Amino acid sequence: MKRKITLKQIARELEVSISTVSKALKDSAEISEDTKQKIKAFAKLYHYRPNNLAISLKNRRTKNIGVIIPDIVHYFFTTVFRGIEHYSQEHGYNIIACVSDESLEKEIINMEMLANGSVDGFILALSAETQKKNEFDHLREILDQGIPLVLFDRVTDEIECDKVMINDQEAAFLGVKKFIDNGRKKIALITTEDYFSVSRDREAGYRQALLQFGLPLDEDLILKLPFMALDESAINMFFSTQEVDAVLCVNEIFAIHCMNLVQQKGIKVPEEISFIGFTDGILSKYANPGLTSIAQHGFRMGEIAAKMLIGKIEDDLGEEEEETYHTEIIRSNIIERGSTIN
Amino acid sequence: MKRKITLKQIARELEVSISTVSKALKDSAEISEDTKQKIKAFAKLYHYRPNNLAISLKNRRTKNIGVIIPDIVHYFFTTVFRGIEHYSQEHGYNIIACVSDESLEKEIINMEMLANGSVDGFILALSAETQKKNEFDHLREILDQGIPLVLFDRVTDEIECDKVMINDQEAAFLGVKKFIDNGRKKIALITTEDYFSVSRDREAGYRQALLQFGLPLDEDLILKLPFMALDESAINMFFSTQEVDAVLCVNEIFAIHCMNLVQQKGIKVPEEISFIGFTDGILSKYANPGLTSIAQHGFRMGEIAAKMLIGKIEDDLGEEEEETYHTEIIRSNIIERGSTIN
DNA sequence: TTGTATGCGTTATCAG
DNA sequence: CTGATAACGCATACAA
Repeated sequence: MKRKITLKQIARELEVSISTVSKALKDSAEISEDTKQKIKAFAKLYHYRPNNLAISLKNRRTKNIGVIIPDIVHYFFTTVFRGIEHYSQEHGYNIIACVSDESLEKEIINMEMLANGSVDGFILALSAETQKKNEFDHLREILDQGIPLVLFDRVTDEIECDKVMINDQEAAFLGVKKFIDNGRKKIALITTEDYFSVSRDREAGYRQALLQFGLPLDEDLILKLPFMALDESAINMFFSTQEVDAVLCVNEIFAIHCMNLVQQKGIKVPEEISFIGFTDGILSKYANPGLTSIAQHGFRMGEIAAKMLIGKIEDDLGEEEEETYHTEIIRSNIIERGSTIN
Repeated sequence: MKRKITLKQIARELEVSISTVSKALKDSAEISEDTKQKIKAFAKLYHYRPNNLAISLKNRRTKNIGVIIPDIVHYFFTTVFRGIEHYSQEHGYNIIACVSDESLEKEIINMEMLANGSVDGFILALSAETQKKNEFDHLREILDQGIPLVLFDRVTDEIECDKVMINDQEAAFLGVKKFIDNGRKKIALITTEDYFSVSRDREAGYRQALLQFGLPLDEDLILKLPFMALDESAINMFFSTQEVDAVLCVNEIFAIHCMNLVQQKGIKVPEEISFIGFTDGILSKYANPGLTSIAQHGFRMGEIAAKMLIGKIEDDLGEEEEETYHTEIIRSNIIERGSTIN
């Protein structure tokens, strides 16, 4: 077990100074070809690699990005993560990944842990609890410290920073429009409780579409399910009492679950009831019938988030210009499958 | 935008030395209550937090763990990741997450990137290419440098280090046994090409079960699919030419995909053909019918991997005892769903 | 009880 | 062309 070799050791072995070694390895013009060759050869032999920590300390830049997501098991977040990782990788940044588990406290702990020099910036989707409690002091604090932050998907208007998301309202609107175009009249919305920004926006799109196309708005056709635990009896109850011919769900799990329950009742999908879900994930693809889905293009979202963040990080090095924040809207589109009629 | 405050600044403001501040903040007995109070109050006011980098540099410990997985979109890896994250979090370690994308080169790049001081140890599942090419020099190298490594799921005998996995052979054996107990006679195996350790073991279990229960071994009943791109025509061809009444698949995707294709042909599952898959993931749960699955308990696997690694890391601080490596076998079990008959 | 000096591994500045 | 020195932020052995 050989410890990693350092400049100092090389210097001692070769009987030169540390700075000579340092410069030689950077191929500085100050050093003679001779010594450069000698030093480089030696360094290569011993697999010299500069210590990242020391460099980070010196540069005050870690080349690490903190990514905090509510849950890594959800396909959408995973996909965004992939996008972030991909872009960052290519630009020499590593990802420190944390899971907030939908908890405000864990979100805070993770941020504080990383904010003390471990990362150059954050990419984050708000946890459920954070959105519910509307508490953003931890975000303000890191912003105050001059650490860049990019919010994606689950965002808030209360914080000024870069953001990436889809146009949830429009996406929901288009989903409902598709139902209407297919002649559906009794269109239900199955969503979470209100505190999610995305759910609010999607509900707004749903309402807007009904309004615009002259369909009556029946509040009983909106089912709000608890977010964490799937409530089967509520779903069964809903479909027993309400007469619906189309259902827009704010996520894939809700959609697949409802579709399964409805089919178990012997109702035909898509003939009797059509389904559209958000998040074009693996479940949508392999469902039976396939679930028509609103693709959120998570990978792109991740790439863009990373790009925005790295841009900010590297800009901060330059002149201290006025901070300006952007909100990128990713275009979403509908992936048609068997759960709706073409 | 206020930069983070440092010991030095506190010392200057309070007109004491840096070490006094350092000690006071650690509540050292050397410092008088008075000055301690004063310094602590000041530090609190300015939200002093020690810089992680500096501490890491000093201690030669980062409290970071490098996790390299082939693909984060796969449910199993994600679940293991969750387990690692969970355990590490609780023990004060952060996760630097990298995706090798099934590529040896990316695996190497990622490891080298992190091995230079960014992490205290690695947890890794071998990429497809790494297994295919049987190249492990990069692993030997980091082991040589005294950096602990834990391999999970996709492991190799060629490297001596800690490992966590399930007993794939036994699990496959039990899957086939279940089919046989249900009276199935023509049991197929759908697997990947040979270079995956897990696939080899699962195939061994399959063969062992047939042998042991006196069923003929028909090589034509073993279908090897390319790993990356799903080959539908090969699957269709297989089910047209072979007469089977049960199928064991080495992963969830294969199983779901085959089940769908078979059902599209009008074949009834589980009446005519039963299915069992590996990886009890989200697809298995929401499939129609539900897919009977061999649970690999990824979360536990992750926790154990993290535990082993952190154990090694923190032991290394103690006496330089003989290195001893362990292989933990996680118990797997079958989750029964609609794709097999009870 | 407080402070000085040294080191963790680098890099940059400046002197020789 | 080469080397000494300081600095990044912190901790600690040793003086005072």
